[in-house]
Order: sequence, then C-alpha cells, then structure tokens
Amino acid sequence: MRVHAQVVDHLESDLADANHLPLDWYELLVTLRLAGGALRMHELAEQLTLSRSAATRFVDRVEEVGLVERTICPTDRRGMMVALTETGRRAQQSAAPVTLRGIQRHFGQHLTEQQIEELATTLEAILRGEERTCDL
Amino acid sequence: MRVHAQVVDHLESDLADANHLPLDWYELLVTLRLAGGALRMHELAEQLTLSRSAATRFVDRVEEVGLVERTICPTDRRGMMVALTETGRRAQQSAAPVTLRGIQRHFGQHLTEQQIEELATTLEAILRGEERTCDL
DNA sequence: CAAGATTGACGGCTCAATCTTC
DNA sequence: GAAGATTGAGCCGTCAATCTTG
Repeated sequence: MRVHAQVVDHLESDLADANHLPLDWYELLVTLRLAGGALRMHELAEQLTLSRSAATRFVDRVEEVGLVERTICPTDRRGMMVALTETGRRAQQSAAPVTLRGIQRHFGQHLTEQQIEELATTLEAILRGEERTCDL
Repeated sequence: MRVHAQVVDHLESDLADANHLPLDWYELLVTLRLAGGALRMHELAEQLTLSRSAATRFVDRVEEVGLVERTICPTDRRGMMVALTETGRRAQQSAAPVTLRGIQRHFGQHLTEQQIEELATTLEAILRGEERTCDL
C-alpha cells in the first residue's frame, strides 16, 4: 500500500510539472491505443478498474478537451464507443517519454533486472489469482 | 497499479460484509497501536500517506464514533495528539482477524513463501529509494 | 426484464487561505 | 516569519435511481 501511494504521488508530481497530462489520462489514452484506438464504454471501465459512472464522467472530461470522442456503437444502439482522436493520439505520444522516464525514476531504478522479472511474475500470479477468486 | 486496485477492492468488499470497519480505518488504528497508542497529527498524516487536511477530516470522522480522541500536545501547544481510546483498541483487535484473513485470501494465498520474501525485499528497496529521491 | 450508459446526491481528498503558537 | 492544524471551495468517485435498447 505504501509503495503504491508513494510511487503514484511522485509520478503525478513529475507529470504535473513536465507534462500537464495526469497519470490516469495517460492510462486512458494508452489503453485505447493498445485496443486499436477505440473501446466500448464498459470495457474501458473494466480495464481502468473504474465503475461505469466514473468512466462516464472521466470520458466527459477528456472528451471536453478533444482527446477522445464518443460515437454510438454500430452493433448495439445501447452502447457507446470511445475513440482516440488525432489530437489524443499525439498527446499520448508526446506524454509517453515523460511518463516512462518517471516510472523508471521512481520505480525501476531501484530494482535489479532479476527483481523486476520476479516482481512481474509475482504480480501476474496475483492478478490471475484474483480473477479466479472473484466470484467466491 | 492493477494489482493494487484489485486487491484493495476485494479487501474492502470483504471487510464491508464481515466487519463493518473500512480498510483505512483499520490502518489508522493499527498505525496508532504500533506507535504506542498515540501520534501527532502530522506524523499520522505522513504514515498514512495523507495530506494534513485529509488527516484532519479523517480523524474528525473516527473521533466522532469514539475510536480515537484528540488531546493538545503537552510539549507544543500548536500540536494535536491523536490517541486510541479503549473502544478503538478493542475495535482494532476484533477487526484484525478478518483483515489479516482477507490479506491472505486476496494476496498471500497466491504467492509462494519465496515470492513473499522477494516481494518484501523489492518493495522495501523502492520505499527506501523513494525516500532518497524525494527532493530531486 | 436485463444490460449499457448516464445522472443526482453525497462522501472524501486537494488546494489555498486562515488562525494559533513557536 | 515559519510550522501545526483547521476550514471552505471545488473536483472526483461511489451508490442508487433512471432512461434506452436488446
């Protein structure tokens, strides 16, 4: 808990200073990019570990400055697609170096190569474990 | 980030069901207990990774139900001491088994003994590292 | 009726300003 | 003037209720 809090705090400070793109905004843009540029509203919520209402309001704010846009889902008229705009794509690309450097500075830097690999294995085990025990 | 979010979410659900003592309340009580029963306001804030105003409001809520109490610091009249009450001590003790079981179920269970030791080493390295680079 | 998304009410955190004591 | 603590305004997340479409 303490490691998470400290690393996130430091990352946010760095990004606020250098980049003006908060960490969760960056995560949103990267998530969309990795998904090919667009996702359904509820898929986005799940991947960002947000509730649906939080996702709605989050997308409201990001759409307001033009980094993403909503379109009605062609296959299900109830659903909304959230898509990266060209502006959003550029914002993600220009934010990437600062963000990755911050992660390295506040996290990776303090670990050996071997520790990084073990940590990845361990955390993935927990993620899988959590998924298994979700419905207990 | 994802591991943290998932584990905290599951822990909170468990605690809400079984125990009615939120995770951050438990952390507050444990922190005070480990400090010998009382802490200065700003020390508490630091150990819980909260801002001072957040700590003030947090203690307001917990004091309102009688688990902690404020007293004026004897050595510095500007300062406040936050102390466990007898009720708070009992609440922490009765919450401990549920909380520890939850941590085991959602976190420890999925790790081998060796992974746990390595993870502890790794996370401590980051905590120390963060403290070193705080003022860069 | 169930699922996707949104909205309103409310809780809790942050920032800046304030008050008190060193 | 600086540090400890608090307060007010505003932002953001959650929960429950609502609207629309399957």
